[in-house]
Formats: sequence, structure tokens, C-alpha cells
Amino acid sequence: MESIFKRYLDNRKIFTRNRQILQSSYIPNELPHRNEEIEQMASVLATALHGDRPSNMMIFGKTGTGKTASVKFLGKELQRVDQTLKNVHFIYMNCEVVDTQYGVLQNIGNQIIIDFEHRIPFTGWSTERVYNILMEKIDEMDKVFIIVLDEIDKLFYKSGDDVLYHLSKMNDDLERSKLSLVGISNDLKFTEFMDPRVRSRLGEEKMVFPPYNAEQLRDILMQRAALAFERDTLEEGVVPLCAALSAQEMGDARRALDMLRISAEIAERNGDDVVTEAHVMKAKNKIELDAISETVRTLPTQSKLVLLSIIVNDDKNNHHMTTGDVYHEYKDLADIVGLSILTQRRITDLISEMDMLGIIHARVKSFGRGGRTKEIELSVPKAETRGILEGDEDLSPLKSYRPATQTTLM
DNA sequence: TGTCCACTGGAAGGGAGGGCTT
DNA sequence: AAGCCCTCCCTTCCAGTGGACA
Repeated sequence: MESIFKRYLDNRKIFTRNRQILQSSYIPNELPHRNEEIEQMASVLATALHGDRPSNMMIFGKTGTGKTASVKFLGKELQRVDQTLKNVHFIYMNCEVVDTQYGVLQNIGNQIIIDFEHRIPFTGWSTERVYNILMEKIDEMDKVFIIVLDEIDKLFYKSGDDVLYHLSKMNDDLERSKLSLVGISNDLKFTEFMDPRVRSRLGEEKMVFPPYNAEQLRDILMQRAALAFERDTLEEGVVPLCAALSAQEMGDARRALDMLRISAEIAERNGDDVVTEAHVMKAKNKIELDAISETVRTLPTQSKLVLLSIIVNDDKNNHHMTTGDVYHEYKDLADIVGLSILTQRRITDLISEMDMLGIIHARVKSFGRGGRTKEIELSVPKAETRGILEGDEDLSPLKSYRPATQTTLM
């Protein structure tokens, strides 16, 4: 019998074995169009090789402009050069994941402390204690520590500048070791709200990564495509199209790489030998849709319920609803599914969160005597979103729920 | 010009849940 | 076991507000 896998075997391969080269997390040996930036950062960080403290640095730039890749690249290089001297300890962390005071200190600590029984527990200790142990350990090692805080704005917005204050001050209290901070952010303005002392200490050096243009994106894609694809598997227009589409999206290289990879995956799954521009367009749609459904799917249950309330309102031809409208509907729905009913104050926050995620659009508007409230609109496709929400177990009693008080305008 | 609506969004704090310390 | 600590999710309280309307 012919195996169902046969047609996949017969296929010419599109990818080489090095498919992961197209992941944005992959750090290539060379970063096209970032020489200047890397050079500049290197000149600052090189101080560390002689055992001196490099200036603290802030790096700004939109998503996918190569900030993280450049810094990680430098970290790798630094450690390679430093192999004999052992002067430098490079620490990287992403503050979207580690976004509390305690978390940051704990994370740094555990990157330094190798022996298992002395690790810092993820909860239980006072922050001060973690700080003290950390400082002791750091000083004891007699090295230059470069601590990279990626997406530092997230940390700041969530937990304030206390950690940053302490970390930037730690250097003054160290006797042997030295510590230098590198902050990465895609938000240029966030430092405005920081304590001026922290701000000036953190921003001893500043850099801005400009977005890539279509041409530069093309070079980046070409470089990786050469390694990740077999010969003659890409139609000529594919790379330029990915580059052009992503250049419109603020020159996001990550996006461009994803698009290229997904285009090829679509082709592969179709059993096509060559990736065409049509595949790219499909990939573009898929990326957009996936991003939305992923955010919706990972919403907390209460937020999902609020979102569903917004959809139900929209169903009632109420396309511009207020917080009050949503809250009314929400209470009904929560009652049906047997979820505790939160206060309106809390719902206001959930609405704002979803606004920030781009799932809905909410703006404060005054209706004169009608009061001042948020006007809320749905900004995701309704049918798909409803489908996702109904897939949530906690919301299953609401499957195909339609409001009893359906107001029809006809 | 003032009133007044329907919230907004800050502040403070409670309590549950994780886990350490003694 | 009792006493801590830190974070997360949430409540309570409330001063503040843009603008239609009287």
C-alpha cells in the first residue's frame, strides 16, 4: 500500500536542515546594516575587558530593528574574547517575562549562582535579602557585570523604578566588582516618568536603532535565506515582497523573517516545490489572524467575558457602546456561567487592558448631560473571535448564546 | 453661566496563594 | 505551626471632568 506520507517524501525539499535560521531568535554571525550601532556599543562595552566599568546604556528602537540581536551578538563576542581573561560576566533578561522587583533580582542572582542549593527561591524571601545576597555574590566574584534588561519599559510601567534605582546604585557600594546596565526599550518616552536620578544614571550613553527600510530588510532576508533554503526554491519576487510588506510595518525584521518562514511552510504543506508570492500573501494573512487569536485565547476568563459582552452588544446593533452598556451585559453573562461578578471599577481596567492589546478600541468621550465615559468598539473580526471565546471551557454555557432582548431595528 | 450626568482613574488596602524561616 | 515576605487580583472610596442642556 502506498503510504500517506509518500507525497511528502516525493516532494523536493524546500528547507535545508537549518530551518531555525529563520527564527528571529537565531543570532547570525553577521548582522547586516547594524555595523555602526554594533561598533558604537562595542566601544562602550570594550572597557569591561580591561576590568573597568562601561557606562550604562539605553538602547531605543522599534520592534524588530535588531536591538536584541545586536546586544546578544555583542554578549557572545565579549565572552568569546574574554575567555582567557575572565573579566566579564554578561547577563541578559527579558523584562516582559521578569517584570517585578523581586523577579529581576532573583533572576540575576540565579544566573550568577551556579550551585543548586544556594539558588534564590522564586518567592519567600524579602527583596532586601535578595538584594544583599546578590551584592555580596557580585562583589565576591571580582568581575565586571553587564546586565541587559530587555524591554525595560515593561518593568518600569509594571513595577516602577525602585529596582532600577537599586541596581544603578549598587555600583557605588561595590568594592571589587563593577556593574553596568544596558536597558533596551521600544518606547522612547518612558524615561520621562522616571526618577531623574535613575534616568541620568541609566542614560549615560544613548542609542537609537532606526527601522530597516525595504532594501535593508531584503539583505537580511537574503542572508538567512541562503542558509535556510535549498537552491532554486524561492521565486524571485518572494524576498522583495516580504521585505516590502514588512517595511510598511515599521521595518520590523522579525516580522519579515516570520513571513518568509511561514510562506515556505505553507508551500511545503501544499506540496509545492517553489515558494511563490501567492504563498507570501497567504502567510501575511495567517500571521495577522494568528496574532489576534493568540491574544484572545490567552486572555483571562473575566476579560473574555467582557469581550463577549462587547460582541453581544455589537450584535444588538450597538456598535459604539459605553462602559455601562458593557457592564450590564457582562453581569448577565457572568450570572449565566456562574462566574463571580466583578465591580465596574475592575471592568474599567479590563477594558483598558484590552484596548492596549488592540482587541478593542476605547476612547473617553463626553456626552454632555449624558455623562462622561468610554466609547467602545470591537476591533477584531467578530465571528472568529466569538468562536475562540466559545471554545473556552469556562464559558461553554454561553455557546451560541444570543441575548433574549434582541433589539432589531427592522 | 452653572448644573449635572456617568463615568474615569488614582489611592489604599484586603486577602489568597506562592513559599521561606524559626 | 506560626510568622514572615511578595505578587496578583480585586474592592472600596472618591475627587475630578467634558460638554449638552437649562
